Amino acid sequence: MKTVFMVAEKPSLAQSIARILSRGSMSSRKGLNGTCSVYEYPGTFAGQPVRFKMTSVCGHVMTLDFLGKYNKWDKVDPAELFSQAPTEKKEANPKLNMVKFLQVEGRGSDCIVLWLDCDKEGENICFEVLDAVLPVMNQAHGGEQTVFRARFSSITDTDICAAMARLGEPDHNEALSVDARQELDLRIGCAFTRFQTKYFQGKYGNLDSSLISFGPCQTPTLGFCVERHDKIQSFKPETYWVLQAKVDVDKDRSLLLDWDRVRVFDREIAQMFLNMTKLEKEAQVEATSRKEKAKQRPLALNTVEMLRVASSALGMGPQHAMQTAERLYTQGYISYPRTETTHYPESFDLKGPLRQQANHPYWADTVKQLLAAGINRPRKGHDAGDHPPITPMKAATEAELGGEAWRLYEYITRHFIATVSHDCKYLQSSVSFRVGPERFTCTGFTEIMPWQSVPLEESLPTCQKGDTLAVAEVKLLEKQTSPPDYLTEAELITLMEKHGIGTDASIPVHINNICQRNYVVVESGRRLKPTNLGIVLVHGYYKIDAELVLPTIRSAVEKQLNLIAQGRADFRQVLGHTLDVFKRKFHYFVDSIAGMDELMEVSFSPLAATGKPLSRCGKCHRFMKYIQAKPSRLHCSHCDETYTLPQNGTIKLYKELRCPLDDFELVLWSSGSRGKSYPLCPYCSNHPPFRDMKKGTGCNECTHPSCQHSLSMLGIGQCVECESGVLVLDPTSGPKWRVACNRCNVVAHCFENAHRVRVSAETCASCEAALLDVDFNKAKSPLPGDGTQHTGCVFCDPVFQELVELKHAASCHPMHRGPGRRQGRGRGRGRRPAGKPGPRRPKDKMSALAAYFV
DNA sequence: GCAAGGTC
Repeated sequence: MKTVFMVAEKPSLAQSIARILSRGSMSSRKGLNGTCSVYEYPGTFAGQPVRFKMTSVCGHVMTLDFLGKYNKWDKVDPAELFSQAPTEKKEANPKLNMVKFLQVEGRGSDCIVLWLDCDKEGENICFEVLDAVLPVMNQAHGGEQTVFRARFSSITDTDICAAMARLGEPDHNEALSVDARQELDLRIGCAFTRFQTKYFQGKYGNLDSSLISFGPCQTPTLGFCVERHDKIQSFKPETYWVLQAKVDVDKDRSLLLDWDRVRVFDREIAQMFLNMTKLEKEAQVEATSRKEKAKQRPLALNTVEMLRVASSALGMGPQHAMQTAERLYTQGYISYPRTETTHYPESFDLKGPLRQQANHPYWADTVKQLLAAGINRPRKGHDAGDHPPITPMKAATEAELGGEAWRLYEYITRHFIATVSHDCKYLQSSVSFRVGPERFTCTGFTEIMPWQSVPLEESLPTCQKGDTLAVAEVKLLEKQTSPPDYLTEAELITLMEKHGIGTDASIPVHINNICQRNYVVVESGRRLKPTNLGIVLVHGYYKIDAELVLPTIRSAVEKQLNLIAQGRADFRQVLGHTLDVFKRKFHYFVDSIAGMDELMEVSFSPLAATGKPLSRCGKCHRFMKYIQAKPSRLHCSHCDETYTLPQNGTIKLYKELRCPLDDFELVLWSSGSRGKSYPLCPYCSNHPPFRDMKKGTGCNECTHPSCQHSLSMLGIGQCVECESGVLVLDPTSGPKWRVACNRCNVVAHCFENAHRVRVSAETCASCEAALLDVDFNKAKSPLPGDGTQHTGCVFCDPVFQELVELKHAASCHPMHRGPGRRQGRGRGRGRRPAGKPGPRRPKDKMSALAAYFV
């Protein structure tokens, strides 16, 4: 029997589609990556009985990147990234092993049906899947079609079955347009980001951002925030005047009237109006009106609207809201949360989800009433053909979801109930008055359907045309126009959506990016206030090449890409041309960078003027300055050299000890008082002295054979948790001595009351770990009798075993696993796990010295 | 250490 292999874009869709096509009778099992499932069922295809095998990928299978050596920032001129630097497709998520998975499942199938989302990205993923699967499929005989594309506009029985009935072919042009987009974004984004980052970080010491990134989406996003900032800055308040009349309704109630002219900006004219009215004793009712108005029920909920409300009403950032929504989805509380669609398909069962809510403590009454009286069909919205609007799928309580998730769920559910409710109708009544020659109005609302709420104002007096009310007071109010406030996240989302910047799934990422890069900060009310850095960057782009920050940068490129998708332009030509344009922009930007520098200088200090003297340079023996702002580093202004330091920790001078290789004073990096710490040579860390040392490492990874701070001298044995790490004695941790892994986060506490701990040259006979030589305090020695000195293996010695506490690794260490599992991995000092040969470690002193002089 | 786009 032939096999038809089918692939969807995500696990949830594979399941839904398989369930629909097999009418619920399919077998299911997990795939080898543990994330994607495989569904199998018998059926007919092209008139033949076949076996269907449905599974999915997880979004893109591949991602575009530069070849390895072009990822070395100091070795490649960013200008080369526009054309010379070759790119390659890498697996997007190596952990998922997607190519292997597709090949295992697709091997030997006769046909493939591609059920990827029906947008350009989906079309591109079609070809990623084909690249993996075609080579392992059975060869077609006689040139029959074996590759099919299913096109569906919603995940409903009718639509999926219709798509299956009229399969087409994947669209190569659409896929190519995405290839072009990927390459443009990569080359342009990385070139500008690397140049800016290196240039400004090499000049200023207090930018406080570890990366000065640029991107066709994130930069215009920042642009919107700075544009609003500029409006606020250039705002000049204007004085205006308002005439306010107060009339008496009865003896203890009066009413404020709104002036029909609203306000005037000329003081004398305002005064004139006051003069004309202030002596009037009566206000005549000129007209009354009552109009029925309606506040429409909301459109069904899509992602961006959910993010807007989450930010503005719930105070939840888009990134966080999205994560929360995803959790609600995977737990079955809501439908798929990434959708552009605001329209329910005709066949969508609205009553089912509503019935789920019929006993909810908060809204049971409303829901029951709706179910009894009949629901109102939701308004006609936009159908993007992706997923139905976000809908609550089962009832939940606050206790079961917990704070944040509950608030989002509550909103989604209330929104859903509203979409199938009736519009909110109310009466607007207004009374127009005349005071002298001037007209005033008073407006109020009356509810018609009390269960729906519109803020009600004080009820109006009942009066009719010709009535008069006594004027209590007419006065002039002097007011000032006020500047706009900073952009709210919700407003920013709207702007991005309007200009086509980002997608429903990526909008939160771009906003998060500009926060993380310290271009904007989130203020109260979730308003985004640009930082000095953000402002200077945007102003700099404006000065040099405004197109770099204008929102049109994205849409202009996308227009070109659409030509590829439509088959009206050649992929190579569009790519080449657009890259050429941006390459020119890049060179112009580099040549004009002085223009941005002028702005930078106003807000930021040069490297040489930043930081505090900390440790001495090994070359000139002058003090280098420690720059704490991100990225933290040491700068020697005499040699004009910068040495980057490990981030996310504190740096102190290490007893003025020096590195024997370069004479630089060592510093001590520490992650916190009870955490990890290790000494580090600023020079070695940036220019590793040995072949097997990586950049950015400390003395705990240094293979110097005799330096007292090195791995060779302080290493004890292989890490109990990670593959490649070695446990190293922390020489500064006394009196609460610790050993820590030089790769992962394992920290083991030992010997609370020892005044000296040394790593012995001898090793343990049974596990090869280095022995520790410990001098305990006389008064608090845990040793039997009066003994204060003991040498032994931390893993095997019965005395030490009692004293060593292996933090978050206790159950992993062979010692604690019980018998029979100790073979295979020696724990000797610096020993590598079998099958994973690292750089070979020197065995004896002579070979160690040989390594030393490479 | 970069981009933006999928999705987990």
